[in-house]
Amino acid sequence: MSETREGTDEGCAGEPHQHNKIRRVERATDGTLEKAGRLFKALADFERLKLLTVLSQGEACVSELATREQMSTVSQRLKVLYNENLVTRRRDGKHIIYGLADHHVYKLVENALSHVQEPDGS
Amino acid sequence: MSETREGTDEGCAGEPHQHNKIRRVERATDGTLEKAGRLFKALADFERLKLLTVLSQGEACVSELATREQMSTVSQRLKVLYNENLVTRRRDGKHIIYGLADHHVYKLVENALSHVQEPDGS
DNA sequence: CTGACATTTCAACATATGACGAATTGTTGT
DNA sequence: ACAACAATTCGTCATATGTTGAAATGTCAG
Repeated sequence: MSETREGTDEGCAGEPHQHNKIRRVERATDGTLEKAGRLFKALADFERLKLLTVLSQGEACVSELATREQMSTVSQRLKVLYNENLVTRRRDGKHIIYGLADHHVYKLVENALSHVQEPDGS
Repeated sequence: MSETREGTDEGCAGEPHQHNKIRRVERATDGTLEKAGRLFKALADFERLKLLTVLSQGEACVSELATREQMSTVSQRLKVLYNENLVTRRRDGKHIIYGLADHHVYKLVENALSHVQEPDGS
């Protein structure tokens, strides 16, 4: 043992190296990370993702989505998205019309689609 | 009944309106959406998200992360991230050193954090 | 090869999540 | 107020996911 370190798991990388290509995420609080986790959880479903891509082409009401996408649980799925501020909601007569909330949502989905479409990454 | 429609759920919005502010997501195949769903699922966890933010500041090995973040299940969490190509892995002696995979990952996390930090959206 | 350490895998369990049909709320037209 | 339709909520169930400790794999030093 030429170098006696006190712990058993300190012989790794020591000070972490700095990437030169990847900027670091600004120090996020635990609360923020938890919210982000819930956001990703709302996005982590094929059907909900499909609803978002449909809504990115224009607003639609619940029954219209149910008919067009052959989906029986549209209301519950939209509720999940609404709770995370991913979609907006407004009433029009008997119908409730949903739409994408903002650009963040669009960007988020777009980024994810880019990532999975590039097999190797950049 | 002035207008007899054949269906019962066609009286909604008819042709969906076009947003002028939000570009539409390019027609994604079901397979792509499913992959994106798995990607979001891997991101949908506070601890995994935390590991990503830590890795965005530089590479680190498993035991280092376990010690610094007081996390006992680092290996399994990193495996989930690795399976979705969110992190890279390389061996260095006894240690295995992980790092962020690419810019997409950084952008994805950054976008999510922006979204949850703005209460009202754009 | 043997011992010590780093990491991963495995199996069992608790918990969270999604799906479905029935009941409920809200809106319009008469 | 009543009937008809749109959407949400509720209760139950099956399935998926995360957690834990122990066993297994891989690597280095002597």
